[in-house]
Amino acid sequence: MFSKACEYGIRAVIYIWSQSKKGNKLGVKDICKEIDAPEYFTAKILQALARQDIVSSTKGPNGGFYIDKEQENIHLMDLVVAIDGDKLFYGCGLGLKQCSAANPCPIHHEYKEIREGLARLLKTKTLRELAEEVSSGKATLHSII
Amino acid sequence: MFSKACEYGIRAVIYIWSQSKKGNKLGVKDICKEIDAPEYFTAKILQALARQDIVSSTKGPNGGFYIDKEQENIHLMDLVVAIDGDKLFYGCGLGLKQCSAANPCPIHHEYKEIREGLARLLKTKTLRELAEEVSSGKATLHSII
DNA sequence: AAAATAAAATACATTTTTATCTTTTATTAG
DNA sequence: CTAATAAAAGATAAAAATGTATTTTATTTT
Repeated sequence: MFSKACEYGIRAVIYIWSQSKKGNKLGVKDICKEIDAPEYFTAKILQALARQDIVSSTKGPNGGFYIDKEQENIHLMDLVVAIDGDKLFYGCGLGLKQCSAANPCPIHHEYKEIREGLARLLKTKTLRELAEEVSSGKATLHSII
Repeated sequence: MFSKACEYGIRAVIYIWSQSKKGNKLGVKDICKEIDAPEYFTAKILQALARQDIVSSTKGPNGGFYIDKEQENIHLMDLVVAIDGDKLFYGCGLGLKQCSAANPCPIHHEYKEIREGLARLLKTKTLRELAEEVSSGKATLHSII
């Protein structure tokens, strides 16, 4: 469903969120250790997210990634679109260039429901909520090894 | 959501179904022209599907792909799994190796709903039904060019 | 039996995704 | 001001997905 880049990105950002409340910044190495993701690859993703203003970052000692006031009301949807784009949310399930109610593919209507359900989920969930799930121990970002 | 291979595969098989009732076999070239898919690539996919007994084929003059009695009750799910595997239907949305109600990722419950909704759709739809949509003109397998 | 046909198999090429390593730049602590 | 730190940027590489072309095999028609 989501690309690997997106999976790592979501996990990384949720982790940053879950720690950012305490005001501290997080290094890529720490993040990747916690979420069990490849370091250099995840670094690239976070840098791209910083450029798109989904997360913030500073260089130098005590630097790292963190969440800024302006990023407080970001939804999971914004994050997913920033990494994977929005093709998943408007594209045809069977890959037709044009597919609509007027000219539908054989699964158009049912697939549309699924797609919209997913969009609804991602638009409903704020990063804040997801981070809270993790902070409170109700959810996890890595497999128990 | 689905791979390109899967998109082409679904469209190709639905088209074969929609024509197979008339008893005729279809060549790859004809299929690809109709569904607007790359010929050689789609041929590979259909060959793999023939090996997995999702469709039938014969070589030689008047040969081609067709649907056999034993393939009559195949669901869209069987086809998708034959091409893309079943990872989409059991895997974690955030890519965790272990993710369950007991040890959930932050979107486990909601994502599970989406995933199961998709599985339900694919398990409900038979190829026969989908082909009928196309035959009757209610649905299409290619963009109007 | 020979020629024609079409899938099957094989080989190859390109693009995208995933992943790693190195160098540069900005920032801060001492 | 200098050294240390950590992100940013750039280069490279491996793997997977996508796409194309050629050769082989099975079948049928003549």
